[in-house]
This record gives sequence, structure tokens and C-alpha cells, in this order.
Amino acid sequence: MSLATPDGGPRRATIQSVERAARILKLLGAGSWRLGVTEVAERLGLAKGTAYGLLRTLEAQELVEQDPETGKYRLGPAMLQLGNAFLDNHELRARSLLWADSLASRGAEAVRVGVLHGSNVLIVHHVFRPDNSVQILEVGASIPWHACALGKAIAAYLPDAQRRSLLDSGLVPLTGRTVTDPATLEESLATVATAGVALEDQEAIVGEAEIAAPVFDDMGHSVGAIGVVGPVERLVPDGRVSATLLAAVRETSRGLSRDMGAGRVRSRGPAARP
Amino acid sequence: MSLATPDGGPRRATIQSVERAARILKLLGAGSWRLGVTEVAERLGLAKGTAYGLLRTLEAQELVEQDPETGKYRLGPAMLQLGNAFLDNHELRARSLLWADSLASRGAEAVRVGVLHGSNVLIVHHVFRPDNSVQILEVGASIPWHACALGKAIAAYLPDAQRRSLLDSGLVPLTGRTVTDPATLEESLATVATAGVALEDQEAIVGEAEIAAPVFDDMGHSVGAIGVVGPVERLVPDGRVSATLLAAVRETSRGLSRDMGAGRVRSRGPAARP
DNA sequence: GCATGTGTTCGACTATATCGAACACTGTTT
DNA sequence: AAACAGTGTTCGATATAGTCGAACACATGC
Repeated sequence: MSLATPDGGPRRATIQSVERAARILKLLGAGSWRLGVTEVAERLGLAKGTAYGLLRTLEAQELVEQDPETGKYRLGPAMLQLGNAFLDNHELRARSLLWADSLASRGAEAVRVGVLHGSNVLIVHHVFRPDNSVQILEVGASIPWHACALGKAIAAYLPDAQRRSLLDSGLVPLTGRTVTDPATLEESLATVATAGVALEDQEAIVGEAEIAAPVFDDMGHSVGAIGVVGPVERLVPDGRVSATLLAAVRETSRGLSRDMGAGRVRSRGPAARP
Repeated sequence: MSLATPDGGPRRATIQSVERAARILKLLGAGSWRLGVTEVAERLGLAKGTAYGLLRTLEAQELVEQDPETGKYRLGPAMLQLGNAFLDNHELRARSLLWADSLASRGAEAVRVGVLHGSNVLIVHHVFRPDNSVQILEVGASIPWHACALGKAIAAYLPDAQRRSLLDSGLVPLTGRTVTDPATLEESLATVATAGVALEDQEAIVGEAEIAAPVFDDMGHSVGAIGVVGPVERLVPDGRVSATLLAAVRETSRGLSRDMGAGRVRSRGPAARP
């Protein structure tokens, strides 16, 4: 009955049923199609009755929906609302709105803001390139950290231990140019750390590049990154990084970092009701 | 504290701790700022230790984050990812992408697609008006059903019992023109049902109007709605609804409904691997 | 310095979640 | 037709696993 804690991590008390419920949610979210009770039970190693009870409870909360025809389950609408609520409460995102807008118009490129989540970068804000082209919204998407400039910018300023674990955790290639060797990646992170800016040249999507810089809080931790994405021809013309964009990104990240740091140091909880 | 199940639905067993965990998440999502353990415990009527255990478990799953400085809790990044996963699995949204795009360019207005969630309409897709103006993305937002055309369009075709409960559940005014009287609202729903299209004229935001039509699945249930939003001057010039937009919305909703119905009737699970 | 606040820990109690087998139902196979 | 292999669902016995409440350590403000 006892689930052994994997690789002898610190054994903190966790509530079993809630953990299982969370894993069900992630399971439904990961696989891109609806699952049945038996499939859920199998994949999590639970009794069918147990999985059913959990699903029923989640359904009552509208975190999960059941297709009335097939009886299978999928994520529910409350999930979207909570996801949105996360964004509303997100400090980095809130503070980045104005900076991202101005960076987008100044650089005439799309802007993304991301934070580290596991070994991926989670996009928390996205401003479209200011032209009429059709673009898809990427907020909520997650990108392997080593395949985007945002991720490298964050990783470069992480405490050693954390950076190590990132480097060691399965680096999968997305394009032919994705760097997956930990050693060379570590070197490039050192370069990023001295330059203060990270680059990505078709390592995630062929034809697209990114220039990004880290964002720090008042403790000096890299809590996220902001950068511009766009076609290689414009970001890296003739193999050289556009100096204009580079300066714009750097200055924006500094301004945003100042915002983040100042918010905590100067006044403790200015927005809270007294 | 107890939400009465609409029309006396059967009360089944639910797992206590999971339900409590879900309520914690909603609490963190609703109040727009981070909460402490004691506050959570108070608002849910739990022992402090219990609330702590739940929060710890949710934190381990990254559904909740703890501010290392203040010790207070907020929603975590996994929430955003799950919210996004909900969208990816959402059938109506998936099928509406193309229709919404074409409606937006045909009508030169912003397009929204929504579903009913509780007594609100949850926006699951949003196409910006095809001009260069700055617009904010509304996906994930929820709007009181009686204050938007999407909501009226859905409600007009709901089973009697469900429509009743909507009419009876606290209708709050958002602007001076919001209709909050159940009787007059019911009348207007009857009109909507015969016309096949719903209107909204500055009932949610001053200066903005909306034209929407319902979307049906193969069972004939109104599972959502699609419509255009924009300034009153363009949607309702001189007090008359733009005939062009009205036709466009109507035709789009019919096409989308056909998509939704056809997907289920013709082939059972065409997208599933064999 | 005390008084109040916080988040956190711990152990005893029993309410509570888990299991596993049996159920009703559907569509397919024989 | 009838037996089969699936599904989601129900139910009751068992002891596990979650809940409570008091005590803890730490921070803040009087």
C-alpha cells in the first residue's frame, strides 16, 4: 500500500487522496484526449473504485467534465478559470504588461515573458508583433528551457545546484540546431551570464530566433525572463544579432527588474487592505 | 456555504479532502491576492493544521506556490498549464477556430466564443478585431450570462429547468442598462429563441455591444455561443442592428453547429487511434 | 519585555478513503 | 441469439490515512 518516495527525497507528509487527484488532473491535461475510469486507474495504479471516487469529486467541483455519451472524462471549465486567476495574481506578469507592450512597439517584434516551471519555460505573457499577421497566442504554453532564449537567460543566473539539475535533466532536440549536450550548453550559459542576454537561433522552431534577458527580484534571483521572438532574418541579419533589438531587450529587462525589486523593498504589502 | 444542487440532483458521496483542496484552489483564485494558512482555514472552517496539510500537498504538485518571504500562498504555475490543457481538449473551441477567424475578417469585428459555467459565460476563444488597435485577450474571463449576448443565446435554448435556475440566481447589474429583472429577461429570451440571435447593448460595458447566436451539438443542446463584440456605433448604427453582421453571425453559428453535430453522429471517434 | 500574530509540527482518535468484487449496461463476437 | 468482453458504476468491510487541537518556533508591534 505504501508508495516509496522516489530516489529517497525528503519525505514530507502529503495527503494521499489530494495528491492522487492532482495526478489525475495532470494526466487528463497531458494526454490530449479524454480518458475513461479504467484507463485512469491503470495508469496511476489505483483500484477502479478509487479512481472513480476521485473523478466524481473533481467533477462535482467542475475541475473535470464527463462526456455524457461515452462516459469518459476530460478537464473541466473551472480549470480554465483557475489558470486565468493564476495569471491575474502573477506579480511578474502584472508588472511586465507595460514593459512588454513598449518593447513590442519599439522593436516591432512579438514579445514573450516566461518563468521556469520544472524544466520548461512557461509563457505567462505574450504580445503580438505589431503588424496585421495572424499569430497564435502562446500564453500557457511551455517550452523546454534549453530550446529558448528565455530559458537560457533564466538558467544562466540560477544557483549552481538548480542549474546543474536543469542541465542533467533529459535535453531533447526540437530541431536540428537544438543544443542537447550538457557541456556545450553549460559553456553557452557562462557566456550568457557575462553578456546579460541570451540568444536562440532556430533551436525550437526552424526559421525563428529569440533574444531574451533575465528578470531579477529584490533578492537577485532570476525569477523569469523577457524577450523578443521573430524570423531569423530580422533578429539575426547576416548572422549578426540586431544591435537595436539587443539594446531594447536589455534595457527592458533592467527596467522590469527594477520594478520587481522595488515593489518588495520599499513597501511591505502596499496593495493589501489594512 | 452549501451550493444547492440545481433541481434537486442526487447527492453522491464525494471525497472530503479532495473537495476541500478544490475549494482552497477556488478561494485562492477568487480573492485576487495571496492568502495565509490561517485565513484559508478560517474561511473554509477547517483546523489550521488541516488547511496546512492540504496546502502543502497542493504546493508539492505546483498547483499552489508559497511566497518564501511572507509564507502566504497563491496559485501555482501548474494551474496555468492545466487551464491551457482544458482549452486544447475543448471540442467546441477546437472546431470554432476556423469559423471565428472567418467571422472576424468577414465582419471586421472581434469574435468571442463562450460556454456556460455556473451562471457565467466562460470565454474559450477570442479573435481580435482585425485592425491595429490594442486589445486585451479575454480567453478565460467569465461574464455574467445575463449581461452578454453569448449568455442570452445559450440560455434561450436551455431546458426549462436550467433556464429557470439561471433566471433566479442573483442577477447583478454591471452598467445602467443591464437587465436584472427575471420577468423582462425571460421575455427577451423568448424573443431570442424565435429570432435565433441574441443582442446586448451596453449591458456589460458602456459603449460596447454584442451580437451572438447559439451553437448546438448533435443532441440539439445549446453547448455554447459565438458572436461579435464591438462599439455600439458599428454594431447597432442608429439603433438598428447591422443586418450584415447579423447575417454573418447567424450563418457562422449554423455552420459551427453542423460541425459539432456531424462530428458525433457520422463517425464515432474518428480522431482516436485504432 | 510581553502580547499577538504568523506558519509549522506532532500525536491520538476515529472518521474516512481505499480496495475488490459484483453490478448494469453496451456493443461485439460467436 | 446467446455468450463475451468491454465499459462506467455501486457497495460494504477493513484499517489506513486524514483530521483535529494543542503546542511549537519565529516574527512584529505595542
